[in-house]
Amino acid sequence: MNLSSIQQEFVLHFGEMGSRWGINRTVGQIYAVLFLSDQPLNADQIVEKLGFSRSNVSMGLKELQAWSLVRMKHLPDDRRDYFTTPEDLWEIVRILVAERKKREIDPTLSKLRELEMQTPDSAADRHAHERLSELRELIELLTGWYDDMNRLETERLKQLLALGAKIQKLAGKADILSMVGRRKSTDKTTAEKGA
Amino acid sequence: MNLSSIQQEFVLHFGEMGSRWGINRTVGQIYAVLFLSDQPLNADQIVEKLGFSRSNVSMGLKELQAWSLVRMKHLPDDRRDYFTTPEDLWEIVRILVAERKKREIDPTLSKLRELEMQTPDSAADRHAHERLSELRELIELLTGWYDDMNRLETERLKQLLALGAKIQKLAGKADILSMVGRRKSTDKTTAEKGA
DNA sequence: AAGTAATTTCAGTAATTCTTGAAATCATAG
DNA sequence: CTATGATTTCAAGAATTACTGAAATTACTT
Repeated sequence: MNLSSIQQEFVLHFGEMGSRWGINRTVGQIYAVLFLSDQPLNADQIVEKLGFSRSNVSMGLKELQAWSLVRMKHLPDDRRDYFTTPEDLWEIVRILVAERKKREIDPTLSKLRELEMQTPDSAADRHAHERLSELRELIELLTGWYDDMNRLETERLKQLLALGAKIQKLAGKADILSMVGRRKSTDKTTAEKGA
Repeated sequence: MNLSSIQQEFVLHFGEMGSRWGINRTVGQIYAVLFLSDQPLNADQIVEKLGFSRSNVSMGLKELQAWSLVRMKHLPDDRRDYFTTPEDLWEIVRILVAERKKREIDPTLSKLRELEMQTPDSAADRHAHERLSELRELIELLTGWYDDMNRLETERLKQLLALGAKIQKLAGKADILSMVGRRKSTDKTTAEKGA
């Protein structure tokens, strides 16, 4: 039970890519194997395919589970744990975005809000305060938009994305943007600008 | 010339966050210092603020320049290099997204297209082939949308984002989605589904 | 063209992260 | 309750990545 050359190549590439952002190479490869597989795999099968130590695979799977990127299954008459990635790629995207937001954006947002409480006492600090505030606003706009999009069902989301800039032309033509007004979660920040 | 406590805290946080995805802690801290500063800084000033070695700062700045996240300036009667981050936060976002796309998405897209050329010869391979193909389509949809959005001027982009899901309601009400049709770059993939 | 200031490179060291095999834990079956 | 199979933990070693000071390079200035 070995990897075909197509699979091998993707697995290697994915491991390489994974290591460009936080995830380590072997975890990336484990994920890639599961992503391509037409059936759930247990840890020993992954060991066989990738040649890592059993404990390394175990830790990798644990990390993938912590990211909710992999789910555990059980086969009848077999007490080993089997793993798969979601069939639906959009679900994978949703999970990925949600997890990264949770780990990378949310803590920063809290920190920014916390720092904004403090009163700046020098010119330099006033400038820093202003930048932090702008950054917070920007992140809030983006995450607010994300929350909205995340609520849509996949088909609708796909339609909107496929529409791309056309939505803009559309909105421009009918001046719909100004007719509809701003989204509620940003009202407090845009209200004073006379929206 | 030392950091105030607000600045200190943000710098530390940012370094920490930076290390969650690919960037190392010191590079993150250097960036944070420049981001907050009300004036361009030279390498020695950064050394003074952060206490890293001169060479470490030099390497960090080099990396930030490779990412186009920092730009070099020169002050009159001073031959040292000074560095700043763009004033406009939206420009920073654009740069970040563009660079990450270039490094993380584009190579994967090429690889996927290349692998899709190969003909699968087993059942498992056929399944793998199918998954790669789905993944490519999804990435193409997302990057196509990104290209569109990236072309918009910042004010328009902000409006669209602020609108959030309202655009959806709007589109739903008037059934504008079906009136307008799909974006051209995805036409080949959606055409056969009878759109 | 020699001198000086600024920056970068580089090789060694320090620190961190990864990987492993062995031991421990957990779970199920007899 | 014991035995067996499966998984996880852990501590040590391996590998990678980060950091530094010294030396080299580059770019001005006189």
